[in-house]
Amino acid sequence: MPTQALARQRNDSTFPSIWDELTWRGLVHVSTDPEALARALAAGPLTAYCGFDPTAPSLHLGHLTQLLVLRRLQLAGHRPIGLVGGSTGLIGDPRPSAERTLNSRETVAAWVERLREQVGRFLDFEGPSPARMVNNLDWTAGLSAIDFLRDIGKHYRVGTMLKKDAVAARLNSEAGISYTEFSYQILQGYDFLQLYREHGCTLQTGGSDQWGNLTSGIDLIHRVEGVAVHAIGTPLITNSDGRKFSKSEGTAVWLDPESTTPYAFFQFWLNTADADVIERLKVFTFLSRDEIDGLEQAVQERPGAREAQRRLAWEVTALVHGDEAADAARDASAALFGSGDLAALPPAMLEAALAELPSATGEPGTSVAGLLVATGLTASAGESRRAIAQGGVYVDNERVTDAEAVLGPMLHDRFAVLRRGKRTLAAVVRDA
RNA sequence: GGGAGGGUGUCCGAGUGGUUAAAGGAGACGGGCUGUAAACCCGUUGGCUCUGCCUACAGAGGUUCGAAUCCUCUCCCUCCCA
Repeated sequence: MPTQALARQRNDSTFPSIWDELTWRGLVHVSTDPEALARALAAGPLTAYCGFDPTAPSLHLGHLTQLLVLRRLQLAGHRPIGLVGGSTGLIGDPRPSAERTLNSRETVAAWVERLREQVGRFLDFEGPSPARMVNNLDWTAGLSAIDFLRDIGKHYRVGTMLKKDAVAARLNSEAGISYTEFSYQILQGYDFLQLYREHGCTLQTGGSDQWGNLTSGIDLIHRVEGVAVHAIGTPLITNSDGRKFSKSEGTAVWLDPESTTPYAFFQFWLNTADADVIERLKVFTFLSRDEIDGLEQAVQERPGAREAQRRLAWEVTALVHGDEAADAARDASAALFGSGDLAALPPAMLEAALAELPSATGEPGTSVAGLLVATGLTASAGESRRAIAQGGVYVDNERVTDAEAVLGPMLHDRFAVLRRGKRTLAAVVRDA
């Protein structure tokens, strides 16, 4: 539970306002009337919410941006509400590409619990502006179809709904769109209305791809309550090379340590491109403008040293997994990449480093190809064979050249370090 | 309800009876160069007990020496009409 990180976080006091800081950090891509919003933020504590739908058992990096926006608002004295989409998760936000497969109610309910716990870790539930967690199932579960159509549906114009990006894209594609997903924006709009009524919530944040859903609530509140509320859309984070940010080796980077180990998480950030690292520091860390400026200079003067990447990796890992996990990941990274001679590492350090990696059991004589599969470094025996043939497999930093190779003597008689490519590592541990 | 078109590997997309495990592209992975970057160059990319075998072109069945390609039924999608 990374409470150290929470306690340490603060906004940069050199900014005249939270609005200025959010802007500087590049977190505002679109918003409702910027002047009115800046004024509202400056006028006193307001309540802001962001929703997280249970589409998987864990949040991923895309969600982290949102969590940090809420946290920054909280640090500025505003009250954050984290919403988990117990009901919206049952419906599915339309993606531009294709219809979602519905998950069972039990699955969604289980994911809701996990997300609720994850979201809770990034906000402070005590202090002067305590956070709050809500589940939209609480106010939609009892809503009848008739009430829904009469009380909410009547405020929606189909013409407007059709113009929403994801909907329009789907209508123009072969996939089409179901009535279920088409209705999603109404549910999200109703959430905002509900939170406005219950908690006086007047600001919703979300990714810019959510803009249509954000304005859905704004319009509804305006119609029903006659009040102008606000929204901030954060930019879609992309890599300078056009590759998808938040994907490592083709799969999402998760906040759950069971899905993405702290070590893998640390490595992901450490490998950030020079061209992206400053932007990432602004969005994903609480470092001050001064500190980030300093790191920017370091990148220009000594890019090879990768100071900014190291700092970024530690900060974000500490934020998500705690200081100890960040230290362990950093030390493991240094130990395993630092020296070519693994046998020279003190056994305790080697053991600690290997504990961060995916592992399998083996002993001298165990097939290397089999171990690659067992550790998850390759997906099949055939892939192992190809990887070895291509010279992409190493045991204890020695390249393996024979597809039939077996494990030799182990480090300290207990360990072996398996490597795929330049930087994907796994541990082999002898069964005690 | 009626009619037309369509469902191919991670994704996009060619292929309308026989060198098709399936063109091409993207993505991903590996090698080289580097800084555990980026860019660039080269290679790989269904599985296995791997000079062979198995499984695959929505699902099931059929025709044929032989099918992703032809036929039947089922499921799903798109468009037009109602």
